[in-house]
Amino acid sequence: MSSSVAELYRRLRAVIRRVPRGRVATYGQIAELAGIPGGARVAAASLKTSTPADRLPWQRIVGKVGPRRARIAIHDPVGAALQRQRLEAEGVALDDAGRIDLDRYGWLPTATAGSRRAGSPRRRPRSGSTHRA
DNA sequence: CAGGTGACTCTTT
DNA sequence: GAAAGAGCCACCT
Repeated sequence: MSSSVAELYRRLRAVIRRVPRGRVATYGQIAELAGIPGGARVAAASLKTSTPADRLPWQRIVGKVGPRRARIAIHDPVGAALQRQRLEAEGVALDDAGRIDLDRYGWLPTATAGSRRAGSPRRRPRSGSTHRA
């Protein structure tokens, strides 16, 4: 199997398109699902070089900052603001620091036929502790 | 072929 | 919890 670059990018786009509305995925997650373990930066590069014509839900791909948190990773402040706006428009909440709770909005890739759906946002499994809105 | 870059991520201070 | 370092992969000069 020749893992040509075009092939890798094609896989990345395919994975990105699978992220459902109202959910987010991390670069590393996308890269791994596309067959590029540790290739988070590659996933980011594919998004940066992509164009609106690719019709990718780019706003749903975010940077992981903690084990259960993520945040917008776009450097350009204008683009970052647009991403935040588009995420909030589809129901993803961001706090003042721009952080996203992966326990609630993180995408759980369904390997096979869709068994679970994204009907209602998951409630945080963690009992009330730190909230720091 | 060598070196620099980046919409990343993890570990250590 | 913020900041700094190092590791990572593919791309571009």
